[in-house]
Amino acid sequence: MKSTPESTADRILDLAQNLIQTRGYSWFSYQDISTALGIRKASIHYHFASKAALGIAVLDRYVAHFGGELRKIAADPKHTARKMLEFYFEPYLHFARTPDQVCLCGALAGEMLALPPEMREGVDRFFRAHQKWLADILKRGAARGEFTLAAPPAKTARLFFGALQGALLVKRTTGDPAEMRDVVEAIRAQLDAKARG
Amino acid sequence: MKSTPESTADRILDLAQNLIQTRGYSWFSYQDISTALGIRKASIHYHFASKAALGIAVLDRYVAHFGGELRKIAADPKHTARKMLEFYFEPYLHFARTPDQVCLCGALAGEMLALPPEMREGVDRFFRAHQKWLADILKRGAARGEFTLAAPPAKTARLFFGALQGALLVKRTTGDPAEMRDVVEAIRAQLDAKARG
DNA sequence: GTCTATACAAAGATAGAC
DNA sequence: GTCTATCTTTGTATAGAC
Repeated sequence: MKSTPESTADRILDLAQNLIQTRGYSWFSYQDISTALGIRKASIHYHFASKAALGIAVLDRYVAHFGGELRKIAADPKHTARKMLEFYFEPYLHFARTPDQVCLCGALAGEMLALPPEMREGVDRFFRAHQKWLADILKRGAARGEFTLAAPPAKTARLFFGALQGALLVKRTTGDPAEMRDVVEAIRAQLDAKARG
Repeated sequence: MKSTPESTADRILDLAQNLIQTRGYSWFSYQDISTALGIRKASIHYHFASKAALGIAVLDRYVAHFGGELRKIAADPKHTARKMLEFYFEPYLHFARTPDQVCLCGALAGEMLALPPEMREGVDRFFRAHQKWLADILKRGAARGEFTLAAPPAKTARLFFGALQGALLVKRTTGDPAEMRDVVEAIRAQLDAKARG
């Protein structure tokens, strides 16, 4: 696919993203990147004037990428709401299979007070966008009779989104790969539970 | 109640805990405590030889405190399972009313790789204990006909625990105090949903 | 674009006086 | 128990040569 050799700037971005997802923003340094890429710290400053600039660039790319994915999934008329949800689960299940990696914004949320303002806003937008997307899908699925919702779509979306992000946090600690699988299965079960009242 | 004047060591512990819950372990320094308490950095080292020792002391106290609370709640035969759950929600709702505070272990989980081994183990034990406690309560409530579970107790416990921890993470970012309230309401609704299949 | 060299601040920690 | 003074390391960042 992408056979274009990556520029140094891109390699820095990739590495920085990975480091943030595994260690956190405040816990990676130019030195880490310098070592991994075999160039000097000063050279990184040539591409990204400050750590804040680098962080913002990583976050913007991530937010744009997932924003596009969500739009694509929701726009495809072939998909059932359930299928869309399954697409949504995928990155979470992927992260859950790695020992330390979490969602970039989940990692950043844990250190909000240490982030430059632009990054805080980016994380905030990401969270709101995902909760809204989930709420829309749940509403759609309920309207089609695919799902049974025990609570209004917006609240259920918050429950599920929190659970997915929370599961990443927990699995990083306990190291149990079943954590995320169980959460996803529990979500499916909640939605399949038929007829209440 | 507790009119005993706090020792310096206790005041350091209290302050350190609060700082970890609002900023994170790697983001508080002896200098912060020094300034707040009006003593020098070196004096803190007299009470806690290292930052790791201080962190471990804070965590042990926290884990012991909540461990005791959970045991007390679960042991009281007067309580319904639903009432026990409501007790469990309380600290989360409390944290959610503050702008930046989260569960101590939730904060620490976000920076596992930066923690001394003893702290990692403490967080791990905390998470496992809470998930097990929740699973027990859910099982008990289901057996008594108080709850309807769409998934097995252990998986449902992971869903709910993740959602509560995740909601703290999200509310710290979005600043929306309704985040936790919505999640708690959604959990209640899931459990109240009657008769499936 | 990458390098060497360096500035500057903040952190955790220790020694020893009081 | 608390202080002053100091050490050591690490981090971000800049200047200027190549």
